[in-house]
Amino acid sequence: MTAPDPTHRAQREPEELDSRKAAILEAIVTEYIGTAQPVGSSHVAQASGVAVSSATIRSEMVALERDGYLVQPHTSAGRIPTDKGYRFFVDHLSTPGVLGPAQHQQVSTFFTEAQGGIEEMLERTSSLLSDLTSYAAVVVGPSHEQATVRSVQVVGLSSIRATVVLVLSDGGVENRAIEISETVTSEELQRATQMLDAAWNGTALHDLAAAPASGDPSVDIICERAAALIAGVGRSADHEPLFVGGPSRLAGSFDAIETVRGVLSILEQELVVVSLLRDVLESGLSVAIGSEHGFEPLASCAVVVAPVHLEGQQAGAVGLLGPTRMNYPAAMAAAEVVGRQLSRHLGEDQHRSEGTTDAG
Amino acid sequence: MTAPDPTHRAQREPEELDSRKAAILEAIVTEYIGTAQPVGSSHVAQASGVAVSSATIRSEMVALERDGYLVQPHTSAGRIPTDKGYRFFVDHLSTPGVLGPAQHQQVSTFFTEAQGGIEEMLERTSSLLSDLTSYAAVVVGPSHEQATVRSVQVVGLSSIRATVVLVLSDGGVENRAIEISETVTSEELQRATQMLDAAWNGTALHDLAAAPASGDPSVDIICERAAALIAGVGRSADHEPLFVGGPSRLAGSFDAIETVRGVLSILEQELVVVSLLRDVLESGLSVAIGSEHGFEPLASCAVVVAPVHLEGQQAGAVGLLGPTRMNYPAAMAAAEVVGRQLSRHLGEDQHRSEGTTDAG
DNA sequence: TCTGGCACTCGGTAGACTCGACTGCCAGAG
DNA sequence: CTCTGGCAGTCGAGTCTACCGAGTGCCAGA
Repeated sequence: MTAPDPTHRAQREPEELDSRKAAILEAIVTEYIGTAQPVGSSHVAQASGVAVSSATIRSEMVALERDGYLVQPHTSAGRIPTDKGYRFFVDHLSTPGVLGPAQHQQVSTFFTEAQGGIEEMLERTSSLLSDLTSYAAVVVGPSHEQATVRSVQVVGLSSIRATVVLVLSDGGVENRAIEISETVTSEELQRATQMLDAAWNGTALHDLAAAPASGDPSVDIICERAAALIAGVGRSADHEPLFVGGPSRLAGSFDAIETVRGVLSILEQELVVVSLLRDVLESGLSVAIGSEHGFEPLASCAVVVAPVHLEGQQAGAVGLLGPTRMNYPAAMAAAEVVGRQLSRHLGEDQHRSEGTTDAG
Repeated sequence: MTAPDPTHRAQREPEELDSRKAAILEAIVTEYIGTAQPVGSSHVAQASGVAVSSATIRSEMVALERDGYLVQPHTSAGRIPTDKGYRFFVDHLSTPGVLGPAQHQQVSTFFTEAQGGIEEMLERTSSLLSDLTSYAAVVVGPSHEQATVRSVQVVGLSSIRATVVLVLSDGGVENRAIEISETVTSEELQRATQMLDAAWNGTALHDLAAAPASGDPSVDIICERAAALIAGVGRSADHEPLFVGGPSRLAGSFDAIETVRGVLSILEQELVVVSLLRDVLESGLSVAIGSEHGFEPLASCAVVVAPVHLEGQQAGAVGLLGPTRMNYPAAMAAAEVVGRQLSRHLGEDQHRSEGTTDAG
């Protein structure tokens, strides 16, 4: 959509194909995405785009195969695209995808009606993205890496239990349950709250110092307990919030059950997924096809990513995970729109961009 | 001829099987759970337990099939247990499962080292349970249905954004982001906090009244915004926290990919899973096999459930989801131990039970 | 340079056949 | 009356063969 910035472009200079080869490749990719069957020369001849005979197409296909854009599963079969073929398709050919009006409406409704805590929001965004595309979706929220503490509060639950709540500058909320062996009064809790707030407010999560000492042992023990647990928050600060939407769609994307199992188990490993998305984004791509991301277990998958910006900085990502023969235009359009809307939603006070309408 | 006892009491009443039939059934179930292959009479004869010829076992198997404990996939195949067969196995035969020492250690370590917020805790418990058993696990945390508000706080994030944090009596924390069109001062936020806290502290979530009015319009608008969003918390109070661990294990449990897909998509529907677990527990069972739970899409699954207690009341559940030919003893042992330990962990101040060691 | 034609390849399907793991039944022994 | 060994019968699974057809590579001619 009018996207003037070609962020999804392969780094290495793509060898240009003459326009007929390109058209043939496009027809093959499109057909194969739709049918999952190797496509033969006569299908391409019938399909729109090129008006030459199947024999001519065959010879072009030989060339495309020699150059690595296509492969033949076996001698007497049609061709299927390689990762390189998909890459060329994505970079040069696909007419930019658009969301259907119903989908566009769905996204708008979602974000106007959205409410709730940030986690719930991200969770439901992942479902939205999955529903839009019928692929599995992932949403990575802003990490608390750079967040500072805005508020500390110790709330008593029972005579010997309490909860420490940290509100962070990015809107995140972290809480930990602590236990105190001796009974504490609400005054002591309040005093501990003040102590901790004074000590920590404005501090980055990483830099949370040890517990402050007041002199009152009852207060100090609360602070101490709180500090001990909250230290874990700092460590888990790079544990970014990850939400997976519609994993069941994976079962429809692959026919080998082992593949499904493998991909599902990847999705269970937060760290792997998060760094995968980061790597893809950092390499300037919005699509990683097959083995491009260098992560072997996902070699039969493609990943479509769009960044989430917060206050001008990249603060997360939305992604789609599907088979390499996924519908790239649709997936890219959906990811881009949802990523942009999510950015806007998370940081409403951010300066408006030049703001064309989404995905025309 | 083979029916010696014509006591056709209530069908519910488990018709006792004579001990030889029971032993045969047990052997068949055990074998089938291990191999997933229909088991024939000669296998049973070789297996321990009964010392009779295969011919005798055959005739017993005919009786067991007539009574609905077994079925034959086809004429020239061995038998596989029916749901009823599994049920009898679970109720009468299986020796109570035990966790291996390594697993027991794993559980202990997990709960002694556990820390973090309640949600994170539940999440990781679901992974633990899945790791222990190699089945998909679900953990339902305490709902906020009966929780009351212990603390309300409005924390400013930027000049026009703030977060409302509710701490609940059960240790849960809810937060919502609000926006205020006009700039507000920290004094106003503080005042709003006081107003809301005064109005809501001690109130059950359901009963959160409208926003209190102070007279200061800047404060009131904050309260109003907060109240509007927090109303959603009350509605979502029955939206209990659900965590699914190890969904990828499902792919190994079934061979039909369509089954995997179906079960996975069930797991994405929180409400369905939660009420399924609740129903099973309410009917006094710890295992629901096949169609026993009356939920058609999971007809090929078995569900093993153990309750989580908090302050003497049931406050959640842990569960395992696998094929009907799952390893019931192991699954039940794991669910029970984890459920009990989780109960203990969540409510440490609860009066100690008579306290034998876990699952001998 | 493109096209139609032709021989060739090879996966997938269908039918025939065998193999073997079962069963049910029965007559005879304990 | 119960149990057992034996035996005929059933039927899924695997193998082999033949065949079909989609699709290719190649070539001569326009």
